[in-house]
Amino acid sequence: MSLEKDINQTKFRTEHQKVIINIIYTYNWMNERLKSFFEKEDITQQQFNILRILRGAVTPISTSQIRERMLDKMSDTSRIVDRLITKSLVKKIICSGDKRMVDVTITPKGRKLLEKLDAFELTMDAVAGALTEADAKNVNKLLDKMRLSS
Amino acid sequence: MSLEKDINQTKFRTEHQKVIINIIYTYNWMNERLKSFFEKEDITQQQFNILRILRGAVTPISTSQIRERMLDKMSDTSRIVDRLITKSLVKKIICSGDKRMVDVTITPKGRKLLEKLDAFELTMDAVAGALTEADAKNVNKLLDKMRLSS
DNA sequence: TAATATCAGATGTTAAAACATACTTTAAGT
DNA sequence: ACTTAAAGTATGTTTTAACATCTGATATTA
Repeated sequence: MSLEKDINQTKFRTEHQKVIINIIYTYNWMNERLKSFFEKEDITQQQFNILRILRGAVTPISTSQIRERMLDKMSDTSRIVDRLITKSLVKKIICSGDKRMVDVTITPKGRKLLEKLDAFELTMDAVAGALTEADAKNVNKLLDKMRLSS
Repeated sequence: MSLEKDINQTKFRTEHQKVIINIIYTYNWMNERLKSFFEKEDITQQQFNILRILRGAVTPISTSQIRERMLDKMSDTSRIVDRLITKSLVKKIICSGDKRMVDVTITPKGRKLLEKLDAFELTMDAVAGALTEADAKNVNKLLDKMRLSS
C-alpha cells in the first residue's frame, strides 16, 4: 500500500519531506515485522544488538565502546548490559588497566542464543525481500549519502 | 561516515541485511536531528504527528481513526490525546452519533503552534538535504516497493 | 427483546527509555 | 604532591511505551 493511502495524506509538500516521513514509516513497519523474531527468545532489539557487537568484538569492550557501536546510541547502555548479565548472556569485570571501565564479554550461553537466532537471519532478510539485489544496493547507497551531510 | 565505520562492522552478510540495519540506523540518525525542533515547543513527535493529522482532517475524528493515520500506530493514542488536551492543543467531546467514540479536534492554540512549527519545515527538509530531487524520488520509490511485500 | 458478542475508549500495571546526578578513577595543570 | 577537571559507569527519578483488563455503548443473533 502506498504511503499516501496508509497515512491518509494526499500529497507531500516536497520529495524531501516524503523521505523523512517514509523512513519513519518504514522503520515502524519493519519493526513490527522483526518484533516476533526477538520475542521468541525473550530478548529486545537493543539486547540483540549488544550481543552481536560483543560477538563481533575481538577483545572485551567497555560500556561506552558498546554504546558507540550501537545502532541507536542510548544513554542507558549500562543497564541493558546488566539485564543481559541477569540472563547470563554476558559478563563484565572491572578493567584491570583502567578501573573506571568494565570489560564486557559474551558468555557461551550468549553465543548459543545468537547461533539460534542466526537461523532466522534469512527470514529476517525477507523483510526487505521485495527489493532486488540492485534495489537494495541503491537504498543503501542513498541512505549513506543522506547521512553524509553531517 | 559510512555505516560500516559507524557501527564498526566490516561487512554485511547481504545487501538486504544491510538495508535493514541501514534503515534502523538512519531512522535514529534522523531522529537525533529532528528532536531539537520539537523540544523548542515542548512537544513530542507523536504529539506533533497527531496535531498534523487533526489539522489535515476535514471533520473531527475519533481516537482510533487517529491511530490508523499515525506513522507509528501506538496502543496508547488515547493517552497522548489526553496530554494534548492538558496543553489545550486539542479538545474532545463524546460523539453524538456513537457514544463509544470521541470527536477530537484541534484548537486554535493547536493551530497556532503548528503554524509556528511550519516555519521550521524547510529546515526539517534539510535533514534529507544531501539528496538531490532525483535521489529523494528514488528513495521514496524503493521504500514504497519494500513495503509492498505485505 | 433478551442474551451475547464486538467495538471504542479509559485505566491499571509493568517494563523500558530519557534525563539528571553522584561516585570512583584517571588525567592535567600548577 | 595537590587541586581541579574529565572520563566512565552506576544509580535515582520521571516520563513514556507496551500489555492487559475493564467499562460502557452498539451491533448481532436467537
